[in-house]
Amino acid sequence: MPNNQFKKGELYSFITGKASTAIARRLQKNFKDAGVEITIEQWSVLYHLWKEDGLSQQQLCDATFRDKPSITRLVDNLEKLQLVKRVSSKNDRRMNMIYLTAEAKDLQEKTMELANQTLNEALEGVTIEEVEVAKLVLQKVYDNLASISA
Amino acid sequence: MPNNQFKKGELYSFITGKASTAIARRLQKNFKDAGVEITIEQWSVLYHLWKEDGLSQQQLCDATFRDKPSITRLVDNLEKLQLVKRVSSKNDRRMNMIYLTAEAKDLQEKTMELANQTLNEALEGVTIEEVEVAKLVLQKVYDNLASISA
DNA sequence: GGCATATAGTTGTTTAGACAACTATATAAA
DNA sequence: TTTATATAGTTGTCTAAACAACTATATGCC
Repeated sequence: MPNNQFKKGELYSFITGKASTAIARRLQKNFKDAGVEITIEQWSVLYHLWKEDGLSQQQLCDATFRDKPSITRLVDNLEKLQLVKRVSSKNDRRMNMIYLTAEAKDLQEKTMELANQTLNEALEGVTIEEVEVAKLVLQKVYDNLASISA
Repeated sequence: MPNNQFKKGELYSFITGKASTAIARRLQKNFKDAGVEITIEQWSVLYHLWKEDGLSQQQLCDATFRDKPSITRLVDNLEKLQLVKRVSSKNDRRMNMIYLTAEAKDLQEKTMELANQTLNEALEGVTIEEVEVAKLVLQKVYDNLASISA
């Protein structure tokens, strides 16, 4: 039984995602102002490598919800910036394992601090309870649409 | 006083906006399956012209939260598809007024129906109250970041 | 071993976003 | 009226997303 109770057209902002765009744009600006010369998309890849170094490109696809060509090109650009390097797996030569450089490791603390500052700024005047509900809704939306059968 | 209560790193999904990406991707697929050959971005421009035809490009910038080059190119592509046409304003020759073609008007009902179906699918299992909170949070996020002074 | 198939990654093309630099028209000030 | 300034829109460049088509390696089956 679908949620027919939602009125037509009123949920435009859910589709266009202007809030997440605004956060991304602000974080990009905060990076730039702090002299961090990477894109938000590149940062989102580094984010997962900081949690676990040496992921394959496929694992990065799954973690970042991107397709393989997108990750290929993001890794290309991160490699150009000397922030990661590809290492061909010895067990399975189809795979590239992606490792952080020392330079990338140095970026972690600074950029995570900027990300949290940006989120605090974005969520000013919003209660923890409201944030929890919003996170839940966004997660359910994602789960509803990520399922293959639907 | 910023919301220092939010834990580091836990709000990654707010930044990367995977929910809105998932909705946009699903809506794009639903358009394609239904034989509607426009992008979500093009649709978001048409959406505002359906509400009020004959907007200027600057008005479309404000309505869709895009910058001027983005709207120039979206209008370029919509014009190629013969869905809109630029009409130079007689009062102010700097301005292009953007008008829907008959073909674009025919798309309204079908695509709005698809958009609402997609949203119902995305929001299945979410209550109206939760959606209201989520909308409020996303709106506040946008407002917090859209202000010029910040 | 040899063949079909699945998996990992790459490349090409189109569309779009962000930013800087630019042109053209309009408005306001001197 | 000339000059400065603001506004509307365009163009160039880089990065990225989506999709299709491709190569290379691995795996499973005969």
